[in-house]
This record gives sequence, structure tokens and C-alpha cells, in this order.
Amino acid sequence: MSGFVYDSGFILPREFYGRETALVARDLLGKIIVRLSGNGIAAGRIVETEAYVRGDPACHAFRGMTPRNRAMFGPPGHAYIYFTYGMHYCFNVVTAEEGVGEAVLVRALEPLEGLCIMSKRRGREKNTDLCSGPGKLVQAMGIGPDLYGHDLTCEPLVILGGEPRPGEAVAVAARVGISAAADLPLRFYFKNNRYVSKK
DNA sequence: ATGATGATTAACT
DNA sequence: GTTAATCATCATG
Repeated sequence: MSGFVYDSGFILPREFYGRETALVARDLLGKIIVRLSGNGIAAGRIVETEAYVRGDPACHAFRGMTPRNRAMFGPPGHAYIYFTYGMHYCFNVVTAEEGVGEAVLVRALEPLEGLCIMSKRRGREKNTDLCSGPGKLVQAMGIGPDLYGHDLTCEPLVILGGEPRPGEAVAVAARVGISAAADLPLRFYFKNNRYVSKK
């Protein structure tokens, strides 16, 4: 392990995740995801999230547990990763309490470290096109189905503490790309941040 | 067994 | 703004 980002942070404790999902989604803004792999270290700051909660028809856990969503019903602080549109993976953090089935979708990161690795994985050069979307950041960070259910307090994929910068404001809006419960204000992002997936 | 759908992205017009 | 790419998952029969 190496890199200033990794050495300067602290790993978020499980208690951070074991709270109301919308709160976790909001508080995840500014936190840092670190991915260790054979290619080196990659890290990014979370700038956009969405909450998926109980009683929410847009939530993958809405109709109960299936082989696909079983990680959502596991302990908080673990990864729920799913495949969609026949070509993309998305990364979520399990929240609330075990057995409930709630999670936070991480929609965008501000790249901090390992920009070269990210560019290589993405096949794109522009910094703003590396992690500005749920499918993009998963690709840039080298996150795959092998990390399904992974404990995010452990390597090789961890989330470290971090705070909003002075003057950085949190915006709340409707979630992106869903048809059910499309009006709920469960999307959180940093206003005016260039790495957010959509304005 | 079959069919509709999707927490997306990139490439067009 | 529109659309093709591309397929696992899930509900239905």
C-alpha cells in the first residue's frame, strides 16, 4: 500500500453505514474511495450519491430478496454490485440494518489518485469523463462482480473519511434514470462540482 | 421457456 | 435530442 491519499485517511467504521440511508447518502459526499489492485492505487472523492430505501418501488430490494440483491440484505458497510443494460456495473454501499435491504448508489467521483490507471481502464483522457457516472466510476476504479458483498472496511476496496470543502454546498434532487418513485428527493451531490454526472 | 425491462453510456443528428 | 449496444434478471405462463 502506498500513496498520500491512502496514508492520510482513516477507514470509515461500520457504524457510519448503520444509519438511516438518506443520511448516509448525504454524509458519503466528500468521503474517499480507495481501490488497491495489481495495477496500483486509484482513489476518488464521492461527489454524487442516491439513496434506495424500504417501501421504494425503485429499490432493487422492493420485492424481497433474490440471488441478485442478497447483498443488500446483508450487514451495512458491504458492497452491492449489479450488472445492468447488458454492459454496465454499478456500485452501492449497503446501509441501515441487516435484513432490511437498503443501499446507496455511488454515482460520481472526483478523481484524486491513479488518474493514469483510470484513463487506461476507461479508454478516455478527459478527467471529467473518468468517474462522472455510476458505470464510469466502476470501470475507472476496476470494480467488478468479484467484489460483490465485499466488506468496505477492508482492502482492497475501502472508503476513507473526508469532509466537504469550505463553501461546498450539498444539493438534493430527484434520482436519475428511474421510472418508479421518480419524484423522491433522494439524490445528493455537490453543487457546481464538475465531476457530477449531470447538472 | 419466453419476453420485457433496465439505478447507463457513447456515438450520432 | 435520439438511439444503438447488449444481456442478466425476474415475472409470467
